[in-house]
Amino acid sequence: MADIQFYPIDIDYTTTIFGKAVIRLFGRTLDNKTICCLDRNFEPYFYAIPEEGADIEKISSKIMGCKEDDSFVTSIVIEPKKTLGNAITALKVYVNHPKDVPIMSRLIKESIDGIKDTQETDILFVRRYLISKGITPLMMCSASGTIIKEDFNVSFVLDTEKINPGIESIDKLKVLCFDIETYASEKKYPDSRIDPIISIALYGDNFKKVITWKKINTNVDATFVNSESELISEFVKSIKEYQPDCISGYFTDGFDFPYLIERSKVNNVSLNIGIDNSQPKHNKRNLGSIRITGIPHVDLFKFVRHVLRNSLQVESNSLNDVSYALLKEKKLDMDMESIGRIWDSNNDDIGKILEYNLKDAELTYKLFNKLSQDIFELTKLIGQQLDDVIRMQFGQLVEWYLIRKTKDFNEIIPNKPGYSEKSERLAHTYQGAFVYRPKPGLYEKLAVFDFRSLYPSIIIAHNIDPGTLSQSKENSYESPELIDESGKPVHYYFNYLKRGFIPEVIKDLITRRSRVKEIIKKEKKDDFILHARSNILKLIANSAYGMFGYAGARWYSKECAASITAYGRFYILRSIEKAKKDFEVVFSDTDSVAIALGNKTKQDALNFMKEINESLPPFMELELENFYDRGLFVMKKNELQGAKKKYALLDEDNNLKIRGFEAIRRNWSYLAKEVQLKVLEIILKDNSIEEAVDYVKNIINDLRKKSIPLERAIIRTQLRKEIRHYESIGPHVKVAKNMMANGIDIGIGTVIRYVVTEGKGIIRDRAKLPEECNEKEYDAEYYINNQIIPAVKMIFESVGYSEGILTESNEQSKLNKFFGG
DNA sequence: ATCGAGTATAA
DNA sequence: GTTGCTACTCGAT
Repeated sequence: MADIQFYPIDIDYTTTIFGKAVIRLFGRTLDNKTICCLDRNFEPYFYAIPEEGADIEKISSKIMGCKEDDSFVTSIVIEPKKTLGNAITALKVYVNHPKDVPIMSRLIKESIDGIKDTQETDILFVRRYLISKGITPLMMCSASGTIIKEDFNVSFVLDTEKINPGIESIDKLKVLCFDIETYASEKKYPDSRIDPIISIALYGDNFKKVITWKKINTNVDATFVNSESELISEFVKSIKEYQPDCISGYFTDGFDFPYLIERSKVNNVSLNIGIDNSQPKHNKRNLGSIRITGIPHVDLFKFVRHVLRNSLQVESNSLNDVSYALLKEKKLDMDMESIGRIWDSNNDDIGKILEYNLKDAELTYKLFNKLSQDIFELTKLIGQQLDDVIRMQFGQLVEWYLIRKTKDFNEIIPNKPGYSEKSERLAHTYQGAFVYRPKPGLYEKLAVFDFRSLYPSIIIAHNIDPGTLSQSKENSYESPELIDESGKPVHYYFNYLKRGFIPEVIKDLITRRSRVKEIIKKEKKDDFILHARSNILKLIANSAYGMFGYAGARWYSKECAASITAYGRFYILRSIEKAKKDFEVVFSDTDSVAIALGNKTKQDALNFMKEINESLPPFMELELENFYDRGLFVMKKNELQGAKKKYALLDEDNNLKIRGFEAIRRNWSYLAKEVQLKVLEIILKDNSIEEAVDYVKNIINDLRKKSIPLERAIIRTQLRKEIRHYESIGPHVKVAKNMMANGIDIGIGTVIRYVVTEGKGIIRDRAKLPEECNEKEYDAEYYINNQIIPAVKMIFESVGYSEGILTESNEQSKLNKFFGG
C-alpha cells in the first residue's frame, strides 16, 4: 500500500479488456515526480426521472433488465434531487461503460412507461468524474493504492483504491513550446501531403533547440539531422527527454499538430509523444483540437481568441500582434513567400529560417509564462481540464462553472434544448439596455459613475433564477413593468424565500472580483494579469446573464433575462432622474451615467453617488468610474441629434478614452483612424479646432500628392460567413473571391485586406490586395471623401466649427472644398 | 432617397 | 456556443 500526494495535470480514461472504464490521472507529486494514478472505482451514470406517482420499485426493476448488445445497467440508486429548486425523486442509473450512457438512456425512454425524461446523459465521463469526486485539475489530491508496472513514461503508476481532493494548488508547470516551419512553393499555402517540415523549434525552461535536416553554417545552435523523418523522431525524443507537464504553441490546433500528424504518416514514423506512448489525436468531440495523452496541449491562440479578445487591443489575434501587445516584442522579419526558395538554395540563408523559427517558439514561451497564471486560475475556477478550459468560449465556461456548482445544491443539471426547442426559443426576443442620447458638443469637468457588475448584482439582489420564478406576488420581488411579446405590460415575480442557485453562484464570482480589484487599487498596479483576471471574473459573471437569453443554454429563461434588463433600465433611469435635479446629465449607457459638474464640486458629485447608494438594495453599488477634464460628444451622420455609444473623454492624467469612433474600428483605413484620433487629440488636449483643421488639410494635400504610403490606405474587413453564402458582394467579399480563385486558402474569420484603387465604377471593382497595388495606385479622392471626411466631419460640426453646413445641399463637396478641395 | 445586408463596437 | 443596442458603408433599386 502506498500513500501519495500529487497534482493532477491531465485526465483521461481507457477501457480494460473486460469492458470497464479506468480513469487515468497524470500528474506530478510534491517531490516533482511524474506519475499516473489509475482509478477503476468510478462508474458512469445518468438520471432517469419517474413520472409523478409512478411505482418506483417496479420501474427500477424494469430498468435493471435493460440490455442492448454489450451495454447494460449495473445498478440503480433512488435519490432525492432537485430540478430548478423543486424536490423530486430521481433514479440514478449506473451503467457498465461511458458509451452505454446514451444507449441505455434512449432505451429507457423508449421502452419504459412511467419515465418522464432522462438527464445528465451528455456529461463526458472525465468531466463527470472530476465533478463527482470534487477533484480540480492543478489542485492537490491524496491517493492510496498499490504501485504497478505499466509501460508509461512516468516514475510510477498507482493502482488507486482511494482518492481525495486537497486544497493547495500547483503554481508552475514545466512547459515546452514549439513551432514548425514548412516548405512552400511560391505563392502557395503549404500542402501537408506534399510539402515537408523543414525545421522545428522547441523552447522551455532553460531549454532551446532548433532541428533541421539540411546542414548549413549558422550562428544558431541548431541540431542537424538527415531527413524529415529523422526530424520528427528527434522532435519526439526531445519531448521525452524534457518531460514537459504541458505542451504549448500558437495555432498548433490549426496548423502545427495537424501538419505533424500528416507528415508522420507520410514518412511512416511514429509521433508517440504521449505519456503512454500514444500519438496526438484529433479530438472527435471538439473538432479542430488536438489531444496528447497525459500532457495538456495548450494552443494559446484559442485562449487569446476566446478569453482575451475583449481585454486586448489588437488588430488581429496573430502571434505577432498579440506578442507585441503583451510583450512589446515582435516576430523576426521573414518573407514567407520566399521560404521555399531559400530552402532550395541550400545555402546559409537557411539560418534565417532557423532564427525565425526559434524566435516564434520563444515568443510562445514568453506568452505562455505571461498568461499561465490566468489560465491556471481559470482552470481552477471552472474545475475542468486545462486543455478543455482554454478551448471553451464564455458561454461554455459559465455553463461548466454552473454545472460544477450543481453538486453543492443537489440540483440535477438541466438538459440542453433539442433542435425544435432551440428554434422555438430563438423566435423570442426581449428588450435590452437603456442608452441615453447625448447632446453633441464639448463638455468640461465630467464625473462618470457606473454600477459595479450591474446585471450580476441585479440577479443577486432580486434572487432572479428560473427556480425562484413564481406565479404569485407573495414573498416575491416584483420586477419593474416590462412589455412582453404580445405588447402587454407585465411583471415577473421571484420568490425570496427559496434559495436561488444562480444568484448564489454569481455572488461568489463578484466577491472574488472585488478582492482582485482591491489588490489592483491598493497596490496601484498596472498589472496585466490582475486586470485580465478581474476581466475574466466580470465577463463570466456578465455572461451568466447572457446565458439566460441564449437559446442553446441549459439554464435558459427569457423571463429572467427580460427581468434583469428591466431592473437595469429601472435603476439607471432612476439615477438619471436624480442626477438631473442638480447636474446636467451628459450620457448614459446600460450601467453608466456621466454628469457635467458645472459650478458644483467633485464632492457634490460624490455626495450624489452616496445618495444613490443609500437607496439601492444590498449588493448593488454605484461607483465612481473617473473624473474627466473634458468630453466630446458628436452628432450622427447627416442628423443633428447626438450619436449614442460614440464619445471621447480626457481624464485628469491627460489620457484619452475613446468609444465607438471609427478610430477604434477595424474596418476603416489606418489613415482615417489615425487622422480621426489626431483630431480628437488636438481638440481635447490642445483645445484648438483651427489646428485640427489645418492638420486635416495637410493630410488631404499629402493624399492628393500621393505622399502617403499605400500601406496607410489598407482597409481590413473580416469574413463572417462562407464566401458562397454572401448575398451582397461588398469590396472585401470581391477581394476574397479573387484570392480563392488564386488558390489562397481563406474562410470564415479570415481578415481581408484591401485598397481602393483609382478608376471608374463601383468600389468593389476597384478593391485590390495591397500586394497587387503599385505604391501610388490608391484612389486619393475615395480616401478623402469616403474615409477622412466622414471620420472627422461630425467632430468638427459637433464643436460648432461649420455650423449650418449640414443643412446645405451637397455638403460633402462643400466640406471637401472647405478643406481645400 | 431609401432599404437590406454586412461589419463592427459598447456594455 | 452570452445578450441586445447602435452606427455606419456598400450595393441595389
